Amino acid sequence: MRAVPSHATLTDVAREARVGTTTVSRVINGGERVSPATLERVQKVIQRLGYQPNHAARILKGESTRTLGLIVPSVADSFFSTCAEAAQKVSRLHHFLLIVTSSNNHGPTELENLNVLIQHRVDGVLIAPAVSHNKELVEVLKRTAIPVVSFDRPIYNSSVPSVVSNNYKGAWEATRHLLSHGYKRIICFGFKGEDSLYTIKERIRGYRQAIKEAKLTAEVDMSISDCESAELAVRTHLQGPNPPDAIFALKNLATIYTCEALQKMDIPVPATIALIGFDDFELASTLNPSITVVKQQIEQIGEVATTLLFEQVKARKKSGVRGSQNERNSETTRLETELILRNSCGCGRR
Amino acid sequence: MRAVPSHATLTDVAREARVGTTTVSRVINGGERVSPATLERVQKVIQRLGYQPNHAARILKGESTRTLGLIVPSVADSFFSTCAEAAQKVSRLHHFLLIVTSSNNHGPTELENLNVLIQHRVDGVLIAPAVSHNKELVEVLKRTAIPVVSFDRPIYNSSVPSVVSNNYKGAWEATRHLLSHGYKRIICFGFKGEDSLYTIKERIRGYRQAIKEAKLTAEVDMSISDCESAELAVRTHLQGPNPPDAIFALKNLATIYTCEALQKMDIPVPATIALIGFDDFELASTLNPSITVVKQQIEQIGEVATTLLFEQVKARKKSGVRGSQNERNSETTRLETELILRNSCGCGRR
DNA sequence: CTGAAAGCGCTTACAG
DNA sequence: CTGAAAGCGCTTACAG
Repeated sequence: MRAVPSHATLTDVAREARVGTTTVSRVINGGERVSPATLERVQKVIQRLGYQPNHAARILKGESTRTLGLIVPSVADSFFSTCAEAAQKVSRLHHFLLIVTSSNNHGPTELENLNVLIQHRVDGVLIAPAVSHNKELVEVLKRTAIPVVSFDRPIYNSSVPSVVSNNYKGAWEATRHLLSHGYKRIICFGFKGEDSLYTIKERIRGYRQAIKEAKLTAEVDMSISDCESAELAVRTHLQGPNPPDAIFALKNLATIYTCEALQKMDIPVPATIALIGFDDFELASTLNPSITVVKQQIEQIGEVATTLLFEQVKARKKSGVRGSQNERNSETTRLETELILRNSCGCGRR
Repeated sequence: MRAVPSHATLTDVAREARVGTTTVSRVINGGERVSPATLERVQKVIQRLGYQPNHAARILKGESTRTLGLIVPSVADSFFSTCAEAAQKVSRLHHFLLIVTSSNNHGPTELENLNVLIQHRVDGVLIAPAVSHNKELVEVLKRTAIPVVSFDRPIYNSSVPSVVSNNYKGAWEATRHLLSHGYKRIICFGFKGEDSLYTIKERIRGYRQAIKEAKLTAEVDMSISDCESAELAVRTHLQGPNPPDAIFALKNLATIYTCEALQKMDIPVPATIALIGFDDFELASTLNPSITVVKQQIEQIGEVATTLLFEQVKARKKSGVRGSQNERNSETTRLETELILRNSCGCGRR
């Protein structure tokens, strides 16, 4: 017995089965051009040894790794974990493995993750970029032979196609809806440090546009980070000289913390202040009042992005050419959002 | 220009820098025993070519892959995505990559994932096994040289250590708490098809024990799968000959759907029926009434399991021996749960 | 139907 | 400080 048995190799199998390595290789890869008797004998040995081909050796021979990489800010965020699940579903259909990494919305970590994925020679990368303007990322992407698709956020000045929600329109519609209820002082609540996120900027842009069309004054508060900060923000604004009569929360957690704060402070919604949030969430319809939200097609974002990526992967494999020919794929797919009317905006109860 | 430029190789770098491959290898691996001048020249070429070492070739040379595999039922489940995030954090600290795969609680898919991870020669595997009694899984595990730690659920008849919550005690305490409020007809709500899950069985066992100690009758309804089925279950039981006065929901989604159903049917909680759920969840404290829950230390489960796995990985690497010596690690780490008292159980409002 | 041999891109004694 | 050469575990023309 050897000291470190480690894994059985193809050569081990060949020796035990008394055949050449070529034959074993054929057996593993479908058994073409192998006699039934040999096939069976080799398969028995494979079974007995618990042989699993060494993926690394295959890659070295230029085989596809049949692996996709995914880079998201956080897998604990329900938006991204839903995308990841969708990406995994599509990957499995293609018999691909998905490597999930998280960047914490931190540029350097993201770049590091990308390099690790490149070292693993993944066949393609899905990325929700931490920063949409990122020269270094664009440089690495330009140099790599690997197809990339971004989702939730685009990558500017790159040839990378992206799949995003129509954040601008969704926010515009939500704000318009609040205006239609007669609210005049609508304030925007966002997360601390997320001013520069593409999605947030787009939503603010939509909000501002609607406010502008109504000839009212826009106000954005990006100080939310937890329930306490939401409470502080609400209190501050309500006690100010020109208190708001409605809140537009820019993302799921901002909405949730705002709900918790309003509830804790016993502020009647929508009587004293109305609320619409971007992103639907579990229990939004069960809260009292139920919360009106802008719903994104999250699964579809993950699904469409992954499907798009596979198209590129397959195309590349076929043509054997890389780089320049995907320049023309630099398109943005925009998925529409849906305004789900519940009670927090002032719409009547069923 | 070549037709398929693909990736630059170490040999490319060596040629361009007019050095041997050994030297380039040294530069990539820390630059020991390389003169400063050479070091700089080689690094410049690496930069210029955007060279990234081929991970596969390193593995072939017996290097560690610096990769861990994770198998969970679903990354979209907040419990598991929280575990995954924790595992990723710990992995990153060790400069390891984490490959996340999902099994859908489906034995064959799980086994397939495990085999793919073995093919990738990951240095260790974290798994929340779909089925705790799984002979085939145990067989594969026994044969493989790779360290494995299970979490959330153990793997029976194997030498795999596991990290789980004290589900039994948590459920027993929750039931006892309901009993202390004077409820006599406490019913258990669980998810369809999850009767055989370790965690669920443990929780039911704790519930039954508490009921038995109170000399009352236990009843378990495993028909929940969404809001509608929860509504049906609630209606059926309330209209029955011996209507319940309290519900113990066996996991997060069961609690959430039950809340939605009760709210939709306008059933006063806890007046008509009280509720305690296993697993805390976002907004549990904001619902009206707020929901009393058994809280698990989710991050810790992921963290402890990953740390345990790294200990094994490092030990293996050092000793160079495998298999038998980890038999004695077959221990179960049990993390305590916490009963968070809110209003749905009948405890007074603040 | 079958197999010997070359080679993928690295690392590592070994010799200088 | 530096490099030629062997070899990791596969796949694949090529020859039979």
